[in-house]
Amino acid sequence: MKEHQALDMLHALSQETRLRIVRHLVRRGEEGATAGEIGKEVNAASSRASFHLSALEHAGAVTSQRRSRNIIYRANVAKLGNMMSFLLDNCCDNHPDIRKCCLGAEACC
Amino acid sequence: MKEHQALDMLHALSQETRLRIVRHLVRRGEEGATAGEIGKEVNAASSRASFHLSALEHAGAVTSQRRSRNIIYRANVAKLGNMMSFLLDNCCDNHPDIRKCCLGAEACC
DNA sequence: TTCATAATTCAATATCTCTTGAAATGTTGA
DNA sequence: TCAACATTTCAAGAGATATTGAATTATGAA
Repeated sequence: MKEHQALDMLHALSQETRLRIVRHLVRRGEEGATAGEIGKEVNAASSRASFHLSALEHAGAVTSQRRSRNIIYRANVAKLGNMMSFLLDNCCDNHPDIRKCCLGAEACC
Repeated sequence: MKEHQALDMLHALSQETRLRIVRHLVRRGEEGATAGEIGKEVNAASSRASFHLSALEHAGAVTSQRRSRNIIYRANVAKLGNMMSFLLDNCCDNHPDIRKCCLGAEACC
């Protein structure tokens, strides 16, 4: 993952509504969620949800697929993993104390 | 770590100059770096470096300590680890594929 | 004290971001 | 085709952010 991709992803996740959307979608797993459901979940008007979903998709954090009238959004776990990996390796230089934080809650600094 | 703290940290890291500052400081370790050195390293005028260092410090990503004429900045690895942990646990719901990305380059999706 | 150095603060500007509600688009079922 | 629904796009305004250079503050050395 290139720096600018990681920056786009970080920027996408650094907004309350968008972070909550991603959290919801990761929890939904393969099933995903429709734009409407997501909007209700994060308390956003449809245009606002759409705006943020579009930003997340553009950054690569989520994918979309039309199913009949609805559009199903899913978390892009591969890209999310790439971003975590970028942060750990490139930005944090594989610092052992930071890496430890990813091994489990009890191991974290 | 609370959501709003993680958001502040993510926002701080989602900017090219600031991400590069953090990367440089993690690599410098305990020795840290002065504001002037950092500015040169990331190709930023002193006012710009100061502006971004202040943002990073406010978000908790770096610490500062005056030493004579210089101010030494260091990465706050504990807080960086907390942010990684927040992302993994809270935002990514401990998804196994994402967690795998933190175990090492070869293990990543 | 006076000077030079390191860093921050300030002011101005340009740009980007978020939010809202209204309008437009695409899709299905009657 | 038409009506209803799901979603996106658009326009406008408020607010935040990044950049620059000049001015200011803090510190140490002569």
